[in-house]
Amino acid sequence: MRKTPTQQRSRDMVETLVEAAALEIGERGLDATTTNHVAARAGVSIGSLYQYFATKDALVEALMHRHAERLLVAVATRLRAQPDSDVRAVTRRVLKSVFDVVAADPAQRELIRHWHRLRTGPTFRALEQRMLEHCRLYLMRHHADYHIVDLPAALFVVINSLHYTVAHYMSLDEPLLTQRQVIDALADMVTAYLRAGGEPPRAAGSPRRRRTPQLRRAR
Amino acid sequence: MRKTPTQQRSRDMVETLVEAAALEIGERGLDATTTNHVAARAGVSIGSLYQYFATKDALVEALMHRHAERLLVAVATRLRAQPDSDVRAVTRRVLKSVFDVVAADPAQRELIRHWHRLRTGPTFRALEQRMLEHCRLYLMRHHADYHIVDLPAALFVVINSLHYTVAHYMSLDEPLLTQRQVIDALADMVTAYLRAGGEPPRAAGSPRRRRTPQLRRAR
Amino acid sequence: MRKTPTQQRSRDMVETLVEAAALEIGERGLDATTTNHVAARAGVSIGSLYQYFATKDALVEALMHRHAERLLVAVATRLRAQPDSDVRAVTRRVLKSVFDVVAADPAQRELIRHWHRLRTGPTFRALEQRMLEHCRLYLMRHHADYHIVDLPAALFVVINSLHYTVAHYMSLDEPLLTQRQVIDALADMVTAYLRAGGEPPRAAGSPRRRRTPQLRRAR
Amino acid sequence: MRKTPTQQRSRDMVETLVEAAALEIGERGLDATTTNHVAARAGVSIGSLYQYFATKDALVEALMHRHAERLLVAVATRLRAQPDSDVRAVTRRVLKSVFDVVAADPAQRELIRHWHRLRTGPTFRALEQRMLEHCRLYLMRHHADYHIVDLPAALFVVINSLHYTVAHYMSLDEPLLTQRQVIDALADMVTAYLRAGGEPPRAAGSPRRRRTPQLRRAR
DNA sequence: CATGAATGAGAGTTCATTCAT
DNA sequence: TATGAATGAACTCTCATTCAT
Repeated sequence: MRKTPTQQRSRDMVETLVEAAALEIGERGLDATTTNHVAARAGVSIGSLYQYFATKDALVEALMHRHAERLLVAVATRLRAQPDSDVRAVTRRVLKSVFDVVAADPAQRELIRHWHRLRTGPTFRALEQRMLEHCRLYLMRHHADYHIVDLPAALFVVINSLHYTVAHYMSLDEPLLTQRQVIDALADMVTAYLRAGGEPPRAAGSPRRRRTPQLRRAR
Repeated sequence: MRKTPTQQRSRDMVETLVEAAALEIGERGLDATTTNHVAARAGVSIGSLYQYFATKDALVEALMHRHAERLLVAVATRLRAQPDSDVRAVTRRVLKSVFDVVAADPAQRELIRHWHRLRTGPTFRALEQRMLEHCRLYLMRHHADYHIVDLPAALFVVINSLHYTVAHYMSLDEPLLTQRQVIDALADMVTAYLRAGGEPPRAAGSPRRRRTPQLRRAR
Repeated sequence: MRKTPTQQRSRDMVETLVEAAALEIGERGLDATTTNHVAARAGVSIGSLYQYFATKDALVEALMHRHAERLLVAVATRLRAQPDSDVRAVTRRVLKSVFDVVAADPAQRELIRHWHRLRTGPTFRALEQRMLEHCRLYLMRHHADYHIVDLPAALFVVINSLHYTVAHYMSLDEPLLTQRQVIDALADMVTAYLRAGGEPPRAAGSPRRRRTPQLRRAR
Repeated sequence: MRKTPTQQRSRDMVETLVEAAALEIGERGLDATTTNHVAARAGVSIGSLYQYFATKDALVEALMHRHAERLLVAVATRLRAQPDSDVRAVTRRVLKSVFDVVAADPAQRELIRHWHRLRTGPTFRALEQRMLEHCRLYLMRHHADYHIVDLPAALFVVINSLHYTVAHYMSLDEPLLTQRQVIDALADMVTAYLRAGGEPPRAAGSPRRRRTPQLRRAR
């Protein structure tokens, strides 16, 4: 972002442009959307657009930001609400809200399709971090129930599994499964994982396998 | 593909072009790679490229095909070998091979980044199906151990979770986790899920929730 | 045309581009002229050309428009001037002006060579119509002298005969006839036709042949 | 043509290629037809095509030749048959046959659309000449009825008027006139012209205008 | 600050023609 | 002679970005 939107007008401009970008990308797709399209849609000159976003990528990143923010709010809300529910119930609620957020905005489906390509932006990295943090906090609050070995890895795996499976599902044109089936299966998977503590059942005689030492936790 | 490579010369040409595409895409990225780059790299005229691939997309799809084929072989091999190993061991072996296949070829990292965008091709759909089938067969062979409720959903969820989590991990420039950590966590998750049978432990008094009935299996 | 040339600058640009197109087409021929040639000749970037003309065809059509407009003005002027002259004199004057207009601009020769191909454009259709109307008005003013049976057909035949015979003559590299000879012959033909009223002399006993009834005029 | 088709096989090849060209051009249009299309249609390699036609233009010219030959035959036949009929009847018969010949073959419509562009070929010039000659002979046979001043010019004008008016009419997608109307009007025009002898009625006191002297004929 | 006309490198693709087999 | 794989110059058109007004 070229200038910090300290003034109200600037913030409005940025808002308008991002919204226009969302609409255009939702309708045309990411690649087919041009900066000129966005400016026109926002009722603003292309020059003005570049006053606030140095490149097209910066604009897209701002949109990503908005998307991630919404996801975050939705997820955090569900994680905080009813803290006594079990993982499955919570997971299902979280997933439902993710589905809802994405489904509500065609631009988000499109962004998710390009997630890997776009995830390099620093803005995005920060948000990914926050998502991680939220989940970590939730699990910490329930440390009695879930004793996760290697928490960072577990969170990484869980979050990405949820995120991309939902993403992939949403990008299908003719899904063979219902949304409900996917949510159930994912929730079951996560629940089973966390319940088991990310720990293999001790098979008799099988020696505990070595984890990457620096992050390994003493038992 | 414009010409069916029945003759040896044709097959060589196709091979050369796909390989050149892999190299260019691996180095420049998918969008920055042009058909002219590929032709030049292959030491072939641009006209020749278009004799075998009607569009740039067709060329990319051929590359996807190669990538998918390699993944498939790697996965199928690991699923068949040592059929007596437990899920965790198998999963870890499978994941390791996926990591290896992808890591061996920078183009594949790039392709995976664009997976959602590219997954529309018919060629790709077929391979996705075959991957599903392989996993299904494996689970069927071990039906004694794993009684999965709603097998299609479980497979969808597991395959995508593995695939995209690995994909995401590989696309990270400065991963905070080691490959080993990710593999372990994923393997644990899958194992726990399958062991649990995709079924919640009967919490006392908690009524069994309804699944999408048409696809539910009696235990 | 992409932008309506409301402002002076725009109108200049359009003018410059059409003129450049005329020069290039006149020199290189229609097919050998590229949009880049035209832009270069106009001293303008190719991007600018495409801001005003969506396709090469649109540019050519604009040139056609200019050509047709000039023809129209030339013809209309001659038809109005000296309204008392006889058909031959008028026809000769009209033809002379057509020859002059076309000869003054090599691009027009080239356009005429491609007349059939180009005549589909809506712009062109409109102008064809106006030319017809001008001639019709002239004949209406002299209805005492010329009682044309089936006026639409007569106009169609006369206009096309004049237009294409001139066109063909102009496209000859080594004409065997002089311009004067062609003008005289055409003028004679048209005069004789209109004088005769587009009506066969009653040969004794020969029954009047049936015309397409709906368009026939009572004498 | 690269080789004189002395041998039967060569002549067959040429014939096949020209026919294939006619079919392709009729279906795709002249510009969209490629030499490769033609070769494929003829069931012959592209190399063979170039054995017989040095360039694409040469092939098109051969097709033009065929077209002109057919026109010529049709016209000549009608001019010879019933030599006692009057001009109008003959003209109408000739025109009808031209319409029929063109309508029978979509490629011919397409060729006519590009007549001006193509008419440079020497082959074509010769045939145009022969057409002229046929008409000249017809008129000579009826010199008693038609005393044409400046016969070459008259023939040029008549032939081109007929040819291109028909051509233009045939290239219309939604003609406003019927074929019958056009034929009638053209026949009337030609008849009136020839009857009048290409000579203006002596208006009292109007001095005979000077024709280009070298080609003028004494009456 | 806002504007939007202007830019131009470069994309994907075509097709008449050649020439080694 | 016949083949058809190979060629590559050249085409139309796009769009992120700039900068004079």
